[in-house]
Amino acid sequence: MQPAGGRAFFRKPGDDSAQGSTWKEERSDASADSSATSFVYNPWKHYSLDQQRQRLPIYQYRNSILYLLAKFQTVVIVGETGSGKTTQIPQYLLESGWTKTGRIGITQPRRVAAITVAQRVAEERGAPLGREVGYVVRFDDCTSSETNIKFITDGILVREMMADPLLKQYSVLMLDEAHERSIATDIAMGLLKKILRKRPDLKVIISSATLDAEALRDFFDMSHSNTSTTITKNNNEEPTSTILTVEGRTFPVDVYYLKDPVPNYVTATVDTVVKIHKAEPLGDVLVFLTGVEEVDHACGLLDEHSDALEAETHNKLLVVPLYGALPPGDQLKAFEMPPARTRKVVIATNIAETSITINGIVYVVDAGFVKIKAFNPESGVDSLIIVPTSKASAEQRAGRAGRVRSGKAYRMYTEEAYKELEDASVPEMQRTSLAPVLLQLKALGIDNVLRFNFPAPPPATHVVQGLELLYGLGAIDDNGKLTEPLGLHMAELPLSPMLARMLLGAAEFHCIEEALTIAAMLQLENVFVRPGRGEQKVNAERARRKFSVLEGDHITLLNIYTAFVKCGKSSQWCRQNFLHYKGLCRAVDIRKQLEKHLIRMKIPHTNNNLEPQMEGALYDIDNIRRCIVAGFFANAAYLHPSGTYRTVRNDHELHIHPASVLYAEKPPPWVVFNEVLQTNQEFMRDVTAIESHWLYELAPHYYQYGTEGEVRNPRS
DNA sequence: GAGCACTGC
Repeated sequence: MQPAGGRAFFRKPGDDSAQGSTWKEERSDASADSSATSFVYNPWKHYSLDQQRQRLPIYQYRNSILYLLAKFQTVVIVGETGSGKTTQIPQYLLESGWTKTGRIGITQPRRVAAITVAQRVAEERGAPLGREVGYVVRFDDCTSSETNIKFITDGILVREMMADPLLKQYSVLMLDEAHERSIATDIAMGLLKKILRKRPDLKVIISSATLDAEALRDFFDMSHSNTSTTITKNNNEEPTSTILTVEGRTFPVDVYYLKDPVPNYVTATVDTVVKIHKAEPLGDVLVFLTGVEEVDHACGLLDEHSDALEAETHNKLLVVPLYGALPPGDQLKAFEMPPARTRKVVIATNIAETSITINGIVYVVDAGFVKIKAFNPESGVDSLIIVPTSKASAEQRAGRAGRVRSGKAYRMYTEEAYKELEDASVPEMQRTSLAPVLLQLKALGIDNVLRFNFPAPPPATHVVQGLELLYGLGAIDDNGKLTEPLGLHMAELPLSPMLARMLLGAAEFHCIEEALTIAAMLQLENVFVRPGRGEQKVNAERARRKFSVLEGDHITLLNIYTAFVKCGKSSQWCRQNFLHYKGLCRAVDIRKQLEKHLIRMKIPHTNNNLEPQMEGALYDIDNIRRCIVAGFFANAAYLHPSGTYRTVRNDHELHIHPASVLYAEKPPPWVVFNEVLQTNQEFMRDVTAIESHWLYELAPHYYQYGTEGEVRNPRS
């Protein structure tokens, strides 16, 4: 963790004055930081931008990077936090002439990171954003023909590969944060490997963490061609990829383990925070737990202790929860500087590991677990499961304590347990539904997906399940080829395959406008504002019921959207009705984007402007529900005499999610659902009541009429 | 009676 060479430069905060006062100063200093890799802490702000650039640890590697990139086609750069690699490397490349033959592209897994880093680099170059330095994220293209340094999300890169399979606009591509192994990064790496063979002039920089650097170098090394296909390029023995390790600018973090395992990591973290508050000098604490329930529980326990602790230590304890579902205003509390003689304790989910950086953290308490999504290809069900973190994750969490001064990390497990942890987390590619990935690969011309060179090959069962679903939806034919135009159009829409199928079939049911709205609304996580307790909770529930209809959640979402448009997209109206204003605005954006796609695809577009109306009186609801079934027929369930639901496909037991409008109603005999999420039980989320005969009318290839007048799956 | 985190020409 500790930088060796860089430390001579390094002035610790507080070296030249009293600890207390400088310490506050530096926190406010870094308040602009909002991403993992941008500037966390800048003690050099009184220097010119050029001087600041030269003081970054990466600067001493400038020539090595340029040399290695001339000699190798792929360079894996292992850079620690705060090295400055994300902002500096693109500029080194620009300064040494790499933009004469093409752009420099840098991918980020998150949009905020792409935007904020582009802003910083533009500032360093003294140019307005969108000219020499620009960015592209979904819904937001801030580039021009002059743009030489282009920051994009990795999802955009994959989309760009569809339009331009050889990525001719770029001379150098840098995949930043590749160790996070997002689906899009993995697809991009698999495709880049192919592109590199055809474009010997293209250079690739992979920025990653220590643990998987060698695997990635070997993945991109073409000297020992490990595939059966003949490779004409580079048949000599020289490796084409290499690793460069770059030190970062972080402070040492002392790591403490438990002597013995504990039965309950939530109470153990609470006890540890109490001990820190009693024994350690002031400095904020960041606690990592797995979910909302645990965070709230821990906050409650600490609040119980806080009065006694204040009496004992004369320092206050300020406990702040932090998780994604928290309203933005509440999230901000985690970033606020605590008042004097107060220790802030932020109790967070995994959101604080990479997505959000909180300044001023000195102590980290790591429960050692994380909640992840895992996909079961047999049932097609996603589950949320709690698993131990990886070593890489544990290091990342501990590192959060060493950004302003040397810190301490307390792990709620033994050192032996640490040694047992996996090196890195399972890449997303190996634990999610593959249908969307396979559809994209097919659209990119990769027909034999089983032989595609994934950096982390997914299990074969997942591939088979994904192909079956795509076939059922009509996106691929008997030979596994993408159908035209349906399959191609499905791949081009930024929607899940089932939702894309629903939208593309909407013309048949004369409900394109409504299908667009439903597809857009399903992209939002939180439509309803849900106050925790008290009178407001009752009011929120009452407000929600105004929009609810017996047909289910899809039509309810449609009602909300049309009412939102009818009231003039008023934020006040949203507050009165306990709806997320920003979310609904986002739905408007997404809907526009989807509509543009349909127009481009020349999907017959009914221009009868939908008159927004409550109660859905103007819609032909049955046609809309048929349209939903045409996309979601594979997600059908019936009410079993036991009172629970069973999937039509394989009698898998399911429940209506409590957040569904159908939860409190008389359960309809037949439903389709958007997705299943397993927590304590398997819950259908976003449910719509249907007529059983629609299934065999609309998906005869998938269902047939059974002898007892029931729909049966031909396979069962 | 329930909600890890991201993202898309």
